[in-house]
Amino acid sequence: MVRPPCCGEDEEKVKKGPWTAEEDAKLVDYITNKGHTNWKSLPKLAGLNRCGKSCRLRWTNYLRPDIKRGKFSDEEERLIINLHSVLSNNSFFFFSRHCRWSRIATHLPGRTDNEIKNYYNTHIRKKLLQMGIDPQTHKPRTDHSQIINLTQLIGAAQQLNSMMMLSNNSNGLGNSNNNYNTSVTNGIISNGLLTTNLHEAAAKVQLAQNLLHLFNPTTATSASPFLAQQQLSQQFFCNQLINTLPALATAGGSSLMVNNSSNGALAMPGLVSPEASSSTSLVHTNNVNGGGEMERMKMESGNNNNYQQNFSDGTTATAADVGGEYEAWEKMLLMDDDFAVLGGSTFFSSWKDDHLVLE
DNA sequence: AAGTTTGGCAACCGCCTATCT
DNA sequence: CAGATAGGCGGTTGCCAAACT
Repeated sequence: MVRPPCCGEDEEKVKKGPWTAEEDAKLVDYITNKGHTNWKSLPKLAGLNRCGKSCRLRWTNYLRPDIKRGKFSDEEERLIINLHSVLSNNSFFFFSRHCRWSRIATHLPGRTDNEIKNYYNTHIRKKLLQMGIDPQTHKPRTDHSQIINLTQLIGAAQQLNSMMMLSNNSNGLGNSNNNYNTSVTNGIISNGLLTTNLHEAAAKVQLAQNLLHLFNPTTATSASPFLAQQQLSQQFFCNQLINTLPALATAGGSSLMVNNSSNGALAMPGLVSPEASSSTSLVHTNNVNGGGEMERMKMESGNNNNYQQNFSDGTTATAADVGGEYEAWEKMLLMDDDFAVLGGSTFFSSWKDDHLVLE
């Protein structure tokens, strides 16, 4: 014998649409006293002319007593952005078509996946677009036509200008794509800090375009077996970029870089030459508290197909295929509570109005 | 002041998967 | 083991209020 359908044959009679205060009270009263072991039978037992599914949604998204309502804090917002960049369907960590709002919600007590999803799609998405960041991929937008006004161009240039501070930290852009490296480096050195001077802004637009080109996945050189690694580094770098730029802009701050040890050069992730790399590690240094360099993680390629991650707690994770590789990275990110992706104390950026600032 | 557009969000829809019979 | 459902999830819709013309 199989279970009867949820509310199939009664669907015509079941009420839909907004819940009334009376219905809410009935649902809360019933669940408070009896719990909710079976959503299908619950509406009838609670005296509600609703589908069980509708009751469950109303409870989990609105009536649950532990729900936190009201405006999202800056910290919550930053966390959502970080988590979305790691857990979204466009992340290299996942191949699912889904974005996993529910997993993001597990990191924000009192917030529901539905609420976070709505907030991201209405507020955060807008802010990222204004900054020239693609809200889906979290990479700088490469569609120049979408950066439509000077304010946006300046914003993009400001961000990309900060990127150069990272490359300066890493002793230049490293090993490959030297044509781009030279022109971009010169541009940034001469541009210095952002001003609202229009002439300077125009130069920054050119700078922005150069860097956008650099970070356009379609122009990045790649060849197996390091393609996945390169893409992963690029993605990871861009994720971090959004949150680390303000910190990087201050002396003694943190930095995140990719070390291509085959030639001793430190390289920006998108520029790691697949041909030249035999061992590439992602190194996070933290000098905020005078603690000196601290290696947070290391990604090694022992051979062309097998990867190993060494975690800060001494454990390792290996993956024999690319999918497993991403899962291992996800594990690393989610386990490491100190790491900035999950709101650790290393980075201090937050949203103010429509831009990121130092705190 | 009235009509229109836009933004925010609760709720629904349909798909997926774990679980049950 | 196969078939079917309940519950869970993400994407989308549509209502309502605020903002704009």
